[in-house]
Amino acid sequence: MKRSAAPSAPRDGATAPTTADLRREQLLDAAFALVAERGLEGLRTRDVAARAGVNVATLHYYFASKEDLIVGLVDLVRAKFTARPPIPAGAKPRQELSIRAHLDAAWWVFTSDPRLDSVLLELVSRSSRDPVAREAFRTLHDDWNRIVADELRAAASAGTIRSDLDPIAGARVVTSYIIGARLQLGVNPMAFVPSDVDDELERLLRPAGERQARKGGGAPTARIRTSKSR
Amino acid sequence: MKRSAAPSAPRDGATAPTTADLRREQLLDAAFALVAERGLEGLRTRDVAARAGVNVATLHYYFASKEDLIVGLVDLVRAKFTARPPIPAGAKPRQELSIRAHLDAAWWVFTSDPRLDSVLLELVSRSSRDPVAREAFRTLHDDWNRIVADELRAAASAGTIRSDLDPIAGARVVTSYIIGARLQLGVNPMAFVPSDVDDELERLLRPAGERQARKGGGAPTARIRTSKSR
DNA sequence: TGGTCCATCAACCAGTTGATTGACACAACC
DNA sequence: GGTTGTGTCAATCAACTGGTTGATGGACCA
Repeated sequence: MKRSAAPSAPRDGATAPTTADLRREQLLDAAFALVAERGLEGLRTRDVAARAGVNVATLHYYFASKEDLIVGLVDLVRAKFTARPPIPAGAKPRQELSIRAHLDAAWWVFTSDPRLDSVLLELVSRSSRDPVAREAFRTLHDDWNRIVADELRAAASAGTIRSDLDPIAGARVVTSYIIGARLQLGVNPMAFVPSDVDDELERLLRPAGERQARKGGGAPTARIRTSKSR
Repeated sequence: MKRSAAPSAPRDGATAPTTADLRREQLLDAAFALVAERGLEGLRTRDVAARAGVNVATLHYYFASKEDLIVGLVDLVRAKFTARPPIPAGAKPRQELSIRAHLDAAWWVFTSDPRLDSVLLELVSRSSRDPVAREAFRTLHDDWNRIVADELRAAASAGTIRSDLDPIAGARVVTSYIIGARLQLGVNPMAFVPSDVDDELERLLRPAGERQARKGGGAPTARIRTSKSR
């Protein structure tokens, strides 16, 4: 007999978590760990249930199907990704270049849970086939880019970064850089030191006046690219 | 009975392709198409064989195991990724800013086969568990970054980009940007227009003299931006 | 003409997979 | 005390999965 709809989805209010909420969380945590270890390719409902310490049937009591479990996982990953490091008590905010703080925070997220890299990639990869995941990551990217664009705007008007910058396009450069850097580091953790490359990006963003003088300083050739791309 | 070792791996010389080579290629093409459609998660040896028009046993005649097939796929994908657009007969090379040409070429690769995005991502994602794939992508990234670094060096000494740039770190910014941009576009093809963001990156790289004067500066500003993103 | 590979297939196998079922313990409620 | 709803499990199922086997036909060679 088909059971009733999935029991209470995670409640967002401040109410105390029910047994069901805890069990759901356990199952999702188990799924997260297993995807990190074996990928979605190797994800088995039995293993998830076993790691959570329950029977397969119990898993199906909380998640109608494996598909449904993965949807839950997308939400978990999104939450992990948008988490930000706790601000130490006496820390003074780094106003100078908030983009740098943003990068630091991003690296913190991935350092705080080394599994996030691969699970996130796994789900993003899946999103080309899974509309639910795609939509989730679409809004995630949109929101993220909006935030970075705002930070760029603020920094530009504060004079900490160059003013001839399109915040929207600049944000895409920054977010794409973060994603690509994580991916490269995933393949080879020793490929480079994030902060070194962050320095470089920061230098690119810095206002002209604060940049190192050009080598040899010959007559600045005012060469201007006029061609459209392609 | 265990069959002899896998028949002739793809020959690299100029010799005419044998039947075996062709069959191998057919099978890999089929696998590529299927991974694009269903991901590694949904890859079945039977389906690969069927799409290639042969029996499962024939697949196993060429590839010892599914694992082995995927290893072959990694090579195929690497070949597709490193392919570059044919240079039109009368085209004059764009010397001015070779990085822009590099970006154009990168976009061309992904436009020429829309499936590459997702298959590449799928395999990179897998590489956190698969040493063979990891090694392949590691060298791929290394080589790629080396090339971009060289291009940056050349452009810097030609004066087409700023000279206060660390080519190594700069290359990581560029390659990471490309990877991240592809990933974001994979989730949402309408997220942005690559060339718009390329413009922005190009502007960041341009020598100081050619950049728009800072706000209030009286000098004639050579602003070349033509399109607003979004 | 007979032998030897190469390439291919239909049929098969053992183990796995997602999902279901019916039963049961427990607590809350009436 | 009886009823009802929640949470859990052992056992089971049908479909699938990667991989194997023995046979078969054709090309090449002696």
